[in-house]
Amino acid sequence: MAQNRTQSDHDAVSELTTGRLSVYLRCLAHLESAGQHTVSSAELAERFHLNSAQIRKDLAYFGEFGTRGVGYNVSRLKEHLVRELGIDRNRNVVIAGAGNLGMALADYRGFNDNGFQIAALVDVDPAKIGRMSRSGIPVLALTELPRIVGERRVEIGIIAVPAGAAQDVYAAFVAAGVTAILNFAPAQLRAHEHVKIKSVDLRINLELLSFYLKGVEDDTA
Amino acid sequence: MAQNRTQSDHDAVSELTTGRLSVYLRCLAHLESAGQHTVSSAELAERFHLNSAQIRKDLAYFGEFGTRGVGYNVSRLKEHLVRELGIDRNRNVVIAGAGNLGMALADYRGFNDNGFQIAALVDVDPAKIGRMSRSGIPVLALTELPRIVGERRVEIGIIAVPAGAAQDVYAAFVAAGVTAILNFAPAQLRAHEHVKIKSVDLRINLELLSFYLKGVEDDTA
DNA sequence: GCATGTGAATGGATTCACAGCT
DNA sequence: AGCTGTGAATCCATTCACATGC
Repeated sequence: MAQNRTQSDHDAVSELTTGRLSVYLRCLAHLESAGQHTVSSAELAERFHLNSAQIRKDLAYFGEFGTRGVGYNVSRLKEHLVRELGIDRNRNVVIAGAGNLGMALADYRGFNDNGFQIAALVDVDPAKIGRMSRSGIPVLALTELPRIVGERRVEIGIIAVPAGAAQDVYAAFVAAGVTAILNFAPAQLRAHEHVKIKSVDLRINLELLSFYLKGVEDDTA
Repeated sequence: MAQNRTQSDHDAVSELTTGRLSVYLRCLAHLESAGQHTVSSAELAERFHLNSAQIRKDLAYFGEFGTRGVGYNVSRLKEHLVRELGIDRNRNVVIAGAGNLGMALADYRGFNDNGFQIAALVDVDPAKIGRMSRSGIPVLALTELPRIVGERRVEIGIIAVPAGAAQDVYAAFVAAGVTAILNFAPAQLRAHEHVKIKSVDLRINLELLSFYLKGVEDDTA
């Protein structure tokens, strides 16, 4: 049963699967607000160009939630995914780096909604400290990090500083007690055990598209 | 030989591989500026916590570039990857959506550097049209998209609008002749053939971290 | 009858292990 | 001797196909 699940069981669910769970969740929220009560794996599969068996497998990781011959109850499944993803309660976040990207992320809807809240930005630049983002999130000194993490029970850190500063900021987050980090710096961080790190490299995506374009050019040349 | 490579050969190189090529490239640029002339797959593997055979396989897709018993010539390999990724010439980019995220991306270093240049932002909000980003990139009316794409030979479009507007913006990009798109909207786009689309969902990454945190909580509960 | 849940089969990507070159 | 390049083996994710239950 789902009762005594262990860390390793949790690890057994791959990032690909959890990513899809997030996508399903968004779709379910949409369906719920559209008043649809029931949905089948085939219907979800069509929306996302996925295989229906994959969706059933993804959803079955955490127990049987569908009804054979009928499908899944939209609201029930949605609530279930919310709990399973751990966003049934609020998690506070701090962003390191109050540059263009950090400020934009601080005001980004998806980061201040349904389970997440940006508590503060931190930076080392005195010209930025004391200001606020457009939506009113304060920029504090990096030295305030331990305090804010403790007071606001911050669980997630976002690194939005230049590559050269990323490792130090990472260390500062870990020292302050943050155990999950989203890294936007194009740097390979030496990672600490027991600290989950997920890196997003924005430039790689552009290079991927360039590679595609080059392929088309070569073919038509 | 690499002479008559076809589209399908190109497709045969997976996104995972090209992503790693981008990472190697960054590392090589770093090594080159540090004055290192030669590097082995084992050395690269250690830096990225990868298997050295994988690195050799990745690099061997496009021909033999190493020297047995020695390793890879840093500058030569770097130049080679730059050409292979198609960033040996400039590619122009337009960002749709001059909100927080779009403006931040317009000024983002990695998007205005080494092969990429943001030509303009486009938006429908009259209050935004006519302004400029901090680094001076102009915000034009969405209706100007066909003109700017034609004049500036824009090849890549970035979607940084709310989910509800994403499909329309996508259509506008395609109609204007853009064939590669980077999508930041949390929406499943109905894709056109012959148009490459790569989606980045920022929120999914936070939910992934939340899932990890929940796993730790459950274990220690 | 119909859609879920799941073992078995398939398909891809990673890793191993070694032949081949310098 | 040392490191690349690569077939073979392994591992993991996806898909198939069907038994199971409403």
